[in-house]
Amino acid sequence: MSSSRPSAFDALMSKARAAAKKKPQSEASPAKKRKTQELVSVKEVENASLDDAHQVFDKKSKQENVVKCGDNVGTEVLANGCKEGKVNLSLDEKLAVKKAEAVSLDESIAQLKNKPANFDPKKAAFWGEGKKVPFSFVTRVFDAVDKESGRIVITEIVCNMLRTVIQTSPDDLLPVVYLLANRIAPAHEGLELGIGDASIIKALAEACGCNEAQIRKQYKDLGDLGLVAKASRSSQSLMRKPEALTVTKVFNTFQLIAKESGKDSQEKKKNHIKALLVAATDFEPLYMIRLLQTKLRIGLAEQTLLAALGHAAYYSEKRFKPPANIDSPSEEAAKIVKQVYSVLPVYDKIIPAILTGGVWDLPKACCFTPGIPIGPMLAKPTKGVSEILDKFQDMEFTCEYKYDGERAQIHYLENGSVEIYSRNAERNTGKFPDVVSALSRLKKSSVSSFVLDCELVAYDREKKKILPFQVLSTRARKNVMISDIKVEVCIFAFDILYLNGQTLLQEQLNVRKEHLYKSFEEEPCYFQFATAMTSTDLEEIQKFLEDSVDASCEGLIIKTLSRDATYEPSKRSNNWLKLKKDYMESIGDSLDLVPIAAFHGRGKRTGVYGAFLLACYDSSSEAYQTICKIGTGFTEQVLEERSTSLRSKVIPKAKSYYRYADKISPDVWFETTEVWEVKAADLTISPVYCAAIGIVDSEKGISLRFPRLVRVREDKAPEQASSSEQVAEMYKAQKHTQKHYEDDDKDE
DNA sequence: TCTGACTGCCC
DNA sequence: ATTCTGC
DNA sequence: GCAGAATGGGCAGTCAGA
Repeated sequence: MSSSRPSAFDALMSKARAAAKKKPQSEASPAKKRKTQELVSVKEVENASLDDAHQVFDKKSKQENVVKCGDNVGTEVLANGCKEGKVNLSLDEKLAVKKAEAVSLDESIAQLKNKPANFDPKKAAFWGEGKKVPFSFVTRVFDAVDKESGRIVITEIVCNMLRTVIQTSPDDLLPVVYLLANRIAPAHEGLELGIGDASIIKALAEACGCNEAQIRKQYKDLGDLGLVAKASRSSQSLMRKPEALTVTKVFNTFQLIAKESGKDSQEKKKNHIKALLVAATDFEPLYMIRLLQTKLRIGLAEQTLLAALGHAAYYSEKRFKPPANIDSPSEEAAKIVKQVYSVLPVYDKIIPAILTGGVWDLPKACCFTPGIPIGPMLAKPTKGVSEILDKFQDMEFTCEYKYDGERAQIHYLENGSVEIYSRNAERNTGKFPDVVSALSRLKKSSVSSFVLDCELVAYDREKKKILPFQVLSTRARKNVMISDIKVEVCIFAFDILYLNGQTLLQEQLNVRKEHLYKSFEEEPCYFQFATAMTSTDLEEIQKFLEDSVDASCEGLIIKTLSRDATYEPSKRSNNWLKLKKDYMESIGDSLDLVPIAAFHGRGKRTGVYGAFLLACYDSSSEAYQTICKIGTGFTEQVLEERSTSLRSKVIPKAKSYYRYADKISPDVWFETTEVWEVKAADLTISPVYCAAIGIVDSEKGISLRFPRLVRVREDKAPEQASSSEQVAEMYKAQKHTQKHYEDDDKDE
């Protein structure tokens, strides 16, 4: 190999050498090889849990089994098992049942990998027609999806799976879709599992008869609680299993878990999980746990599911014909389902509509409904005004202030009822009774119904000043009474999606804005239209950006006005761009900080550190003060390099001159060796970090909002990191903070 | 009755 | 929220 | 460029246990 090879090649080689070196030390492999690595670990787990009898069957006899028994036998046995709570089979017989089942399941999953055009949903069902869909079917599909990396193939597998359900057990389609979507109810219904890692670890520990420390250790090693569940289960693998889990059983149990509340509710939730775990086999524990964590991480999420649902609906349709002059009916169907979901994100309505009326009429059956939230339109980040002019060349566009508050979609119905939804479609009506009561006063009398898109911003009405987001977030959230409200808000309206019974979604923004302006009365401190300006002049826009920051805003949102300017629900489309100062290179708050500790990575970061604890340096006390954690901005290569480098700097416990709160307990502590440049949007007073403690606040330190890595400062030593004084100055220099201080001075 | 751990949801 | 990555 | 999956600070609400 000559030295004239491209440097990328050298990088690859050194990476390969590093990986090869690590293996014997049983270090985890690079994050990049996640899929492969996971396969290995799953396989190992599986092998470990195989009982001897299981292995008696070789592959050949498995296949014979399929051919001889066919689906019917397997299903009948399974069905019997379901009906009779007690199964009076000998151990051998039970193993045989298990075998037949597994074999047909394997065959079923193999069928799903056919191209949709060559797929026969009847051949893939290994359970009886009209019977409950086994949970194992779903988890095996998850496994099949996990092994694929291409979205197209994943969509095909899920599509075929859904067709199988539609063909065989259409009543189960809804719960199947809910599991695939990893949801338990529409977002606006506010149903929560109330289960996190801690509860799951407890349940796992009890279910496998070990202590929580052991589970936590495995979690660190495997990087996934689901894999821990899969591994742990083996300790009970010889115990008699209750009847096989079904999709509805699992889904209903999830809902039960969500509905438990009050005294001993944690205990009850835990028991539900344990009961499911005891009945789980094969891939079921793995994915059951991941579902409970709401982290499927198999490369399948909402958008892919919706596409697959569209495809499946198209292929399952014998009764209805697609519209003429359509290139690809399946892609068209996917588009329809996505569009419909963005406007009515309620599977409980969409699934029955697909089953009864097919996809082509779906937009008629499921359209925007006042009172039900639609996906808010999102904006894409841009790095500067020139990028905006570039993207919007020859387009009419307008610039608006980006307010630092809470996105709100306000529905006002004909009957006067009001609902307020968050950016994520959560119902927030009970949090903003003040907003609700103000609406009828703010709308003009000609207005009988509307859906308003706006930002609710904390507001000091005495001083007529916008307050920071951190103040807004202290508002009470549930069943708030107007008389108890301590933080007032001002509504900054910027769009209207529905007015007097008419949808405005398909109108261009300039039309919608006209409707907005003529439908509401501005009332300072209560309801204002977002400050806007239309210009194509770079310097004018730059100035407007400065103005927005001076006005305590985050920056600008730039929107097309008259062309490509319809409201695109849920889309981070190119029609809306956001421009924040900290996006721009060499602008915005940037600090040089020292990694002093780290946390083990999870998922695709298994084997490297997932996040680091950063500190600034206080020279007067010669102490390193924690300021934030950081976990984004790393390329895989940089994360690998930093992890390797810092792994050799691990110390048994924190240095005496590290200042940190006990609440933070990293997995490892480091010597101070490196300096990293970190960018942030804001500096905030923190309840847990210690930076500049005693300067701005006597007890609290300072932290960073939206921290991310910019680069490693090879040229700096830890003592040259940003100082506490610098941090404090940066905090004080912030617009809203500054004003706060001026006001304080006046008061005193 | 208070507190701390945990969770979900804002950004 | 921000950022990175495979397709 | 999409879609997905890593990860951030910090708040209120809930519940278990002191």
